[in-house]
Amino acid sequence: MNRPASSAEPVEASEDLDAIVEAIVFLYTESRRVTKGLAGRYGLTGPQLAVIKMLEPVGKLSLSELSWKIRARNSTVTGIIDRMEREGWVERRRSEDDRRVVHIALTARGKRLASSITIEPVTLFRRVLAELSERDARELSRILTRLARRVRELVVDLPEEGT
Amino acid sequence: MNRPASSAEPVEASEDLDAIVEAIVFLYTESRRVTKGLAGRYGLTGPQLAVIKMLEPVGKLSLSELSWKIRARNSTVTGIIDRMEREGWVERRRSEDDRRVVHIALTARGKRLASSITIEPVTLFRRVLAELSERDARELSRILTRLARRVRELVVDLPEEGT
DNA sequence: GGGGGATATTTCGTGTACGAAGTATTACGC
DNA sequence: GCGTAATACTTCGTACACGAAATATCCCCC
Repeated sequence: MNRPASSAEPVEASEDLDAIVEAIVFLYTESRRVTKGLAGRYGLTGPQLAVIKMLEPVGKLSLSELSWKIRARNSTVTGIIDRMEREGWVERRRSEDDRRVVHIALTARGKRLASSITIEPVTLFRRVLAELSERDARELSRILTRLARRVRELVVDLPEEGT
Repeated sequence: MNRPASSAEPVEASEDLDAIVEAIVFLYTESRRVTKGLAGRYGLTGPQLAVIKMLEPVGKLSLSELSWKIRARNSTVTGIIDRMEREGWVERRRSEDDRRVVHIALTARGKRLASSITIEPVTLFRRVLAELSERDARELSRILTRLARRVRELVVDLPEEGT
């Protein structure tokens, strides 16, 4: 019941597949855990740290831009910004150009906090990646990018698979 | 503090690193999204589908075993089981051997549901992986496993980095 | 064999995370 | 210009997800 549906050659490197899935899950969840711990030192949560680091270089972003950058939905980010505004790290400003848009900007307190945080949220992850040999980095990038593209293709025509 | 520990050559293949991070995030989140959509067809959430698929082959598991398998904390799984019990898919049974332990088992209704679900939660992911050439699968497995091990090492002595 | 520590689970409080529905504003078609 | 669609954001309800504290039970050792 595990035979591959589409590829002709038999894939018996099943341990490889398991290892890949496990490694990806591990890398992702572990990087989130580390980010959370890091953020905690500054009284922040993981997403809140991400928001601050996104805002620091550019000054302000619309809520939608922020949502896109941290890969969350508007309704999620609304809540995150609510809590950050409550703590006085950011403030909302209605855009003059388009009154539907809300700009999120760091307050003075938020800026001080941002500049006191030296580590990027993804540091650990990237540090480890940077240790890869150039060849391995290239290989990994090539294969993962191909995988992602393939997933994207498959997801478009979602497998309508009734029972 | 960013100098690579093991590789001598400077890593300027920064686009590769970006691509890798992005691909991993994409693959992980997309696989969750697909799982969620799949589970939704059966009136389940992603984690609930995972629980049902874990229970199906073995009959019952303690809450802790379940937590370990789906990589969540006990307090999280308690909630998931609460909701699944409310819907009549699983039931709790106090262990006879050790009265601290709670066994989670599929009900008749849960078993019917489980057997009607043909797709594994990770199917899409694995299908794409299975399309890799054997060489690429081996390479990917090798590199990711090394990355994961390295992250594990680094996380142990967490970077005590005051301000 | 009784007390203290370890273990399994639950409860509680907080913070994401999402989709659906609602509100306000802008853009478009004619 | 006016109605309608599109866009930006918020609100609401539900479901994770986690850590800390509480509870129940077991284990060990004196």
